[in-house]
Amino acid sequence: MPELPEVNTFKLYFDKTSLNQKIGEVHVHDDKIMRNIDGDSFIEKLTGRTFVKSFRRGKYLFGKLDNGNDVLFHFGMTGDFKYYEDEMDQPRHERFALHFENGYRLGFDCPRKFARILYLEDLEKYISEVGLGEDALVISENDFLKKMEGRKTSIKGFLLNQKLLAGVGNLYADEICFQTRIHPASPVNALKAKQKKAVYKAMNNILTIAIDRARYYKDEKSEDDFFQWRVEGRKAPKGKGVCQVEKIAGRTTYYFDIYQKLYQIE
DNA sequence: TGTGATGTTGAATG
DNA sequence: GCATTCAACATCAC
Repeated sequence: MPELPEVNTFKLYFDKTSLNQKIGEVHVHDDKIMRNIDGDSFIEKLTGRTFVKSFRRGKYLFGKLDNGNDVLFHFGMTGDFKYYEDEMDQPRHERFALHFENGYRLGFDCPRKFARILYLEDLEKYISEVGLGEDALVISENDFLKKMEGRKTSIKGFLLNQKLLAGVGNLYADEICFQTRIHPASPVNALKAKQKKAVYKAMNNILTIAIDRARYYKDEKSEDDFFQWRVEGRKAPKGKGVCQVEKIAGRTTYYFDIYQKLYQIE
């Protein structure tokens, strides 16, 4: 589920439920998603510990332990937290659960196992090793424009590249292109300064609003929600074009032809 | 039954 | 070396 706004919601949930609570037991049902540690070591490392704070960058959520180490939660496509007391509430695809001493548990649910959990002794080192870009809501306009310089890749590919910019995923990238009326396949270096700035502004605006709503995949949908226009064949605003579906930057992409202009290198 | 899904990565390609 | 693309990962729902 998660792109930046959703991971932000996970962070709020994690902070509210799981900070400053001693972990009495750790149960690992499947350690496939643990990338640099096996299930037994994970249990050993976390038992008796307490999370003291958390930090989000892009789609990555880091939980800081009272020994100074961090646990990285990356949710992949289907990762989710569930905090519960009754065993009956255990999610179907829970991969591990932290049992706090207050009787509640934080379960990590993940059907597709694309999530990844890492135990980190040096968070900064990890971030620099993977080359994770600046958070999409933290990066300045200047730095954003600098990242764009000379880039031939599509605007969609640019927005999705977590090394350049962390947090934008497939749906929000489409939404940003839609709102700026830029065809997602437009090469970045074909955009003029005005469009580049518009992309930055739309990105900030959309992510901020999404964080406020924090509910796109749960609650009932309404007309002004994002992504509702992503329906093949739907007519564009003002009748200028039709919604197309195409693979761009390796991901299924929706856009309105005509309405969203394809910029090209002259 | 086949296909694709909110993500990342490592191999392959140019 | 760099930029970019693509298959692979695992499971479920339509």
